[in-house]
Amino acid sequence: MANIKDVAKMANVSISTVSHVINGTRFVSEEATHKVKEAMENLNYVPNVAAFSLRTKRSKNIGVVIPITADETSNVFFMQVMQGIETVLKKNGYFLVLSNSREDIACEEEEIKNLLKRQVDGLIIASARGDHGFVRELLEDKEYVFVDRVPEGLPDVDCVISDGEGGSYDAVSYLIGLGHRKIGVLCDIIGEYPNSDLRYQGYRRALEENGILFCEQYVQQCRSSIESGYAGTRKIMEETDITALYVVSNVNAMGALEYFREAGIRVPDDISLVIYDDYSWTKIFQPPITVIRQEAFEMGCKSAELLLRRMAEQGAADKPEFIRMKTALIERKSCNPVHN
Amino acid sequence: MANIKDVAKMANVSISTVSHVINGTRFVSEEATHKVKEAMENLNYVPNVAAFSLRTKRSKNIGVVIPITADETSNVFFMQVMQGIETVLKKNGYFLVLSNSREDIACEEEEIKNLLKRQVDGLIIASARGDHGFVRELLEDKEYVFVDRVPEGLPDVDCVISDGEGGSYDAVSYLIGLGHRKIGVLCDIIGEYPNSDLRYQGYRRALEENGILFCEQYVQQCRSSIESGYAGTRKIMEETDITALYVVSNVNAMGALEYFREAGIRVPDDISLVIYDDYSWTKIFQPPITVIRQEAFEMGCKSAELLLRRMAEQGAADKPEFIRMKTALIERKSCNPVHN
DNA sequence: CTGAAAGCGCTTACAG
DNA sequence: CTGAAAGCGCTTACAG
Repeated sequence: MANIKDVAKMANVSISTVSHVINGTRFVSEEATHKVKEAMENLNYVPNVAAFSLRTKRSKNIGVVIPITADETSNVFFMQVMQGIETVLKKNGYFLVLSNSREDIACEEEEIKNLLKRQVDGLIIASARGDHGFVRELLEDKEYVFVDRVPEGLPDVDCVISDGEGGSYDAVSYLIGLGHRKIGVLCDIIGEYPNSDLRYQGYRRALEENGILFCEQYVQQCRSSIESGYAGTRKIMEETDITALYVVSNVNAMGALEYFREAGIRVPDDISLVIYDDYSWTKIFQPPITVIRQEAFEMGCKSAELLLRRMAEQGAADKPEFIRMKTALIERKSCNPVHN
Repeated sequence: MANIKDVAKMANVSISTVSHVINGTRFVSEEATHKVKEAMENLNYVPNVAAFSLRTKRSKNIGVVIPITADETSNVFFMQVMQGIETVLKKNGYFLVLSNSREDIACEEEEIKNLLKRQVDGLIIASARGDHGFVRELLEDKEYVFVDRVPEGLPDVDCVISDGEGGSYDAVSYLIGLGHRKIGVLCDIIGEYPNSDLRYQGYRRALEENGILFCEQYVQQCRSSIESGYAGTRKIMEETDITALYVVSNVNAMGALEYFREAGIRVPDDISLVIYDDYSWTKIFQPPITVIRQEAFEMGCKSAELLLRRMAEQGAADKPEFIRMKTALIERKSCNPVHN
């Protein structure tokens, strides 16, 4: 492998000159530039990143921490986010170093420390549940942005998230527009998952703004699993007379559908259904399901762009940025109008 | 940030000694070891990876190239593979640097070159379609293993794949066991995707070993999309009298189901169905669908383990290894017996 | 417009 | 059992 010295020798210039033509860091005569470029070409020269990194303290690596478990459903989402991240990093000459917190806050801290050892130039974090107080100190002279999830206990940081509140508001408003008044909601345990909470709040706001009385029994809190989605749906169906159900998570929605099938409840004839998140199965389901779609790929792009911008600013940073991305209601065939 | 010199000073030893206690590369007296460890602790010392890498030419980074497009379905699969890879890399102190070829061979070559610049210590590649002749030279003194897909035009390399042929054989044998004799198959264009071809071959072998005549009209080749799965299924249903359908890919299966719904064809009453790949939607579909499951996470683990082993061997490598992982038939409710 | 040289933080023969 | 020193391949003041 040729190094910068070999190039300098072949081009008959100093290594400074070679370095400067590579990095464009000072003027080099056209002639010298040409000779250097030719030499690099001939020698198939590739700059040594380790040396660069040792000298400059920059690694051109960005650490990405995602919180995925074996649960396949969320995987698709984060894969799309990462695709977005990778796309813009590549475009800017950065690499993506991947870590997984497994949805465990202690593990997340560990991973961040490891990434720091690797001297990543910045971090993009989809945070696990739990207090993120440790982050401020740990990353005090590092740029980082959070994606998809606002970290708990860490106000005023850069975030790129979906507008889950607004999306839910849209979903429930849509149902209301169809004439529904008794609308159930399936969400996670309230107070445990910020994203689920946001979506729940959107539900509340839609009711409120439309002058519909909130009814405690219409909300079922269930953990993220097919089974608990099933149980929650069963409960709400047996104990109330809702005409529509809004499910805040894909996994729970699968449980809801399983219950409907077993109980012989037909969508949309017996109940209307809207789901948050547009996975491809919702499209081919019988009936195709009306969903709120979030732009996962775009979120990834935006978070990487924001991070790169922060890194360029070099501490001259202004206020933390909070990017809330619009969601879209994809109308399919899981909702019927209701005549009151 | 403290460096090795600071540690040496505080511990009253030479930097050689510090280095050797860090790496365990030569005997150091208990006393010195203790002092060094204490100093490292006090100074919160973290070895500089760039310096390590510059000196040793090893980066502790493993490049991973996956071939994903916007098509969400395959994303889940590769995410699981990566989870497996990341898990074993982490356990061994390595990091995962992620690249995406976007299913484009030229892009894949580009990505490999970039990863090489980063001086990754090894590569795990899920190859895109196309001739991989370039790999041998490009990676001549690098360890690499292929995962999920056997690279075209590159014999005798380490591979970890699912036994798609065997899985398909199981699927079709299962249908035959149920009494089916007229079994259709939906696969990709034959000759284009090795994995699809393998699955097609399993179909052929199952027929053959059971003395069932192969029938040209029972196979539909369609590109990977819901639409073409739809079209292929329509064709096969309109032109033949099959009683069972085996679909080799998840996306096409979605198209098949869409057609069945629209045409009013009931699964399993009118037709039995088996799908290759177990995504969670197949479980909650009406009816739940019988599938062939492949162990994506495990494949990731195995490929990383193999790579690490190769790297440890240091060229003393024996024959390339070809790991073919068992698949499993998950019986659900999409197949009925047929009485001949 | 360009070069010589210091130094980033390590590992590793070499020497004792 | 341990240390002094070279050197990995760069960037970047400094000097001219």
